[in-house]
Amino acid sequence: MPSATTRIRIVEKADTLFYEAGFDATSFSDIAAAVGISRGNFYHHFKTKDQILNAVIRFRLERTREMLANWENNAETARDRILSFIQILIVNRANIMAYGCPAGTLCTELAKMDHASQDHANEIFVLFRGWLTQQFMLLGSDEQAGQHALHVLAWSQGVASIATTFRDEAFIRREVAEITIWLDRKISQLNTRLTGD
Amino acid sequence: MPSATTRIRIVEKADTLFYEAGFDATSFSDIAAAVGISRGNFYHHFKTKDQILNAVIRFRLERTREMLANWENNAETARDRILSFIQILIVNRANIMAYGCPAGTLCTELAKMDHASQDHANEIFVLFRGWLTQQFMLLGSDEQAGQHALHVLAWSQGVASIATTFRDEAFIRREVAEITIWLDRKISQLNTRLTGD
DNA sequence: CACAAGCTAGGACAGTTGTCCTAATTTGTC
DNA sequence: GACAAATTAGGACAACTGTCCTAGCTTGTG
Repeated sequence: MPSATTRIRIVEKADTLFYEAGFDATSFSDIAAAVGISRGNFYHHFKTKDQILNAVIRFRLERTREMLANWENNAETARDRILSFIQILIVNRANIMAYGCPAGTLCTELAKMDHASQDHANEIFVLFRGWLTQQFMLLGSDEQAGQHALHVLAWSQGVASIATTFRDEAFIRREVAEITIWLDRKISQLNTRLTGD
Repeated sequence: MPSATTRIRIVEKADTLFYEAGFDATSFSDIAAAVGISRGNFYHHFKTKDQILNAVIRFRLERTREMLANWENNAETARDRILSFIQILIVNRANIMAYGCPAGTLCTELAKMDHASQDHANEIFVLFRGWLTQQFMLLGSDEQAGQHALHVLAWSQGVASIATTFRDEAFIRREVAEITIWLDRKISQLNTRLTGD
């Protein structure tokens, strides 16, 4: 089925271009050139540009779900799983310093456009948020788990944003180390609360 | 001099539109309609769209300098001055939840475009960074002052980003409270280090 | 009042955009 | 090998973009 292949290749290239150049700044011509097909051929796979956007978001959601599942399998403790999330900042540092966070920059752009797919794009953060909340609950946090999740999410977004502005790799590593310290302090607080009180 | 007035009105309206809709998404027509002048009239005041962008950035830099000067005059301690910076998140919460941080979102957009005015826009962050570094030095921090400045800058960016995604005002207030606690702990650490060691 | 300078409106311009149609080609199935 | 479906290329289309020109208008100064 070669058509499915073309469709997937369109989504993959659009995913990259939307990340590197932004959704609005990426044209059909750009995607067509990247995939190696003609502009007119698009209409057979996607009726509108928004349909491509939604396919890209669905693609990213699926990839995120797989990543979270991998962490569940490969990291023993909830602490290590949370750190797996934070380590993205270092693993993807080159792209982050050049283009920022893929999820954050897309959501920001769609918010400014007041685009219909805003909520769809936000689902990526909803996914991370829920998953992080779950990890903090496993660490013994209950009503504060959701707040800790948002805190970690915001911290990583802030590091990505400033890393893009100043292209400072050392800064990223320092902040990741600080988040690790913060996390371990939170864990020890939760442990003393559980055993001591 | 009515021309200077028109020029200023163009910059002011462009400033708002660039913030609310983004630089690339804002057209000459949009600005002309907002100012109430004809499209063709632009060429007399600005030869290119990039010239408007640079004028807007200069406008924002000037406004930021004034804001920092005001804090110098109105806040007694370095602690209060740093908190003045953080309080922007609450003061501008409505705009931040709708459009994000004006400086951060512009820098991110220009980075994706690989625009020539990237460094110019980044100067807003350079300004904040230098000013915050100065405040931390006044608090007794020396080699770590610059790192603390970047940390606060990143934290505020992260809060703005997540606040935009989830439109969560309570989250903003919680994080501002947490930054205050963090700052006061840093200050007491610096004081015990200075007197105790 | 006269004149020059500054300012303005309107439109021309080539290029690009997303969308959509049609005709030709490739593909899988009988 | 024949036929129908899926896939493709190429181009038409109106709308919009940033840029630029020109002719008329307003303004301040002599």
